[in-house]
Amino acid sequence: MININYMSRTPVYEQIIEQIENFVLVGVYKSGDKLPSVRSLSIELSINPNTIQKAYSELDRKGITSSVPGRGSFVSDNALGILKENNRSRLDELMGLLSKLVIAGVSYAEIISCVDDAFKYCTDKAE
Amino acid sequence: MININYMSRTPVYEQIIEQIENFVLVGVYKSGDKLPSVRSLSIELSINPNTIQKAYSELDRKGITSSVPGRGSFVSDNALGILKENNRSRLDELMGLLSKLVIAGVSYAEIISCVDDAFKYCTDKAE
Amino acid sequence: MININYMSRTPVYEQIIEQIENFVLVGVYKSGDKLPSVRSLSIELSINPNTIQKAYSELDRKGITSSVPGRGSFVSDNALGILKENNRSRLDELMGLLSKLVIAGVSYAEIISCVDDAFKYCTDKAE
Amino acid sequence: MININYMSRTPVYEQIIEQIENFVLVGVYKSGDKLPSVRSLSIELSINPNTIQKAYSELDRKGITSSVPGRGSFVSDNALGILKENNRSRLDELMGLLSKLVIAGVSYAEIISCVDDAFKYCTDKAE
DNA sequence: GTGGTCTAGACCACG
DNA sequence: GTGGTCTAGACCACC
Repeated sequence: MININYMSRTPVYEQIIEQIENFVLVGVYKSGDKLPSVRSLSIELSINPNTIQKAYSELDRKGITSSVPGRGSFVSDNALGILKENNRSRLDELMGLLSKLVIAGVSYAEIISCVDDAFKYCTDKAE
Repeated sequence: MININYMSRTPVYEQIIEQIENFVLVGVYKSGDKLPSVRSLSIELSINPNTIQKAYSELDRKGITSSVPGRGSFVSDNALGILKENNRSRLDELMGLLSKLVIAGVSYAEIISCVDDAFKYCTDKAE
Repeated sequence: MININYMSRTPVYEQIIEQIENFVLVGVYKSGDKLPSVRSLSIELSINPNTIQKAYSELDRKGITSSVPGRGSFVSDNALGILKENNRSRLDELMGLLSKLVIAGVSYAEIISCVDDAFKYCTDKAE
Repeated sequence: MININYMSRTPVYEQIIEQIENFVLVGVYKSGDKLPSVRSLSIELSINPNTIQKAYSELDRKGITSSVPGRGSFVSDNALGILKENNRSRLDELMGLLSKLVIAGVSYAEIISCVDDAFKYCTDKAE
């Protein structure tokens, strides 16, 4: 289910974090669900267990999951809330990117059409 | 004129590249203009000359500038064209970011208002 | 009666030990009293019986209880004495914590008031 | 300067964190100071660089330090404030420990004398 | 079986 | 030289 892009500059463990977070956001993982074990996921992705461990620790730290030694890692109750709040703060990122595009001379119409596409794509997938 | 954010994960030399490219895009630098020398810029920003050199080499490689040993670095004739083309390709990046925001439940209206702000901000600054 | 905090770093079996020891200290369990059976406690807390077993074995080893196979676990005669002696050794722990607080700039008055509170709270509960 | 207790249950990397934090609290490290490099500290303590790295990352995350790749790790401006605030919240920990001691029958006088000792010890060291 | 910690050794981009 | 990431392989306590 998780895809890793080894060419990307974003570290593998962050790619894992992001994709798991997305699974929570779209409802694939719900509060209380158990994540795959460190070892099983490391085998599935043929990635070193330490890398998975790092991703899981970070998710714990963020409050998205809570890991219990000897039991596993579980999605927290307020995971969805945390994520929605965090991602909302990415509007800043959007502003930055938009500024660059505007400077580059991309027209208003083009960007709006892009926004429309994004909404269409995501709502289609949700249906 | 150039601001470096040492806390950012994007390397210093890329920050330099991006800001010089922006200067070209908004017309601060025009075709044929001479960039500050490696040494002077390194002193001004109190940055290692090697880092400036790396930024300038990269700009050369992209075709934005052309450096003449012993003379300096000059903005190419087709610099503006290249940049506009390159930056247009960032629409992919925009799509990626938008998808995340949509998944996070950010509303259409919010995003549109953000786009509007970006256009207002940039056109105001241009006037 | 026993509360387990799965998020805590202290292992479950130690949490069980500590709470049973506290019951002895405050007089809920007296010498000769029978502890709940491994199985019943494991069901009540929905915890693996092995974990309960480990806690009981440790209590035996400390001399707090003595288990008779097939009969159950019973609070030893000198349990209270052992515990009072053991816990007194925690004054070291107190010193360590106090040092940190002092370094962090917590005032003498604040700490004393904290001590007073602890005594009030505990004596109230005992009444 | 840093002492590691390998017998302790608290992980090595946390021991490092705590001792560095203490150095900041007592003024050995001030805002802007450079921490020893990951490698040099790993050699000095004969500990694997990864373990040091983990400690430094955590310090970064807490906002105590900020690490710049290629430059080093530096004590943040507000490090002292963060630490004082954090440690003040350890008063809860103190309450927990005190309760145990009170239950164990340690007298008020004994605890107060312990508090006095802690203050004497720390103020002596500071002079 | 689980998560967590640690070592050893390597590589990378950056300065 | 710096911090950061990753792999390989090991060990631990806990369940």
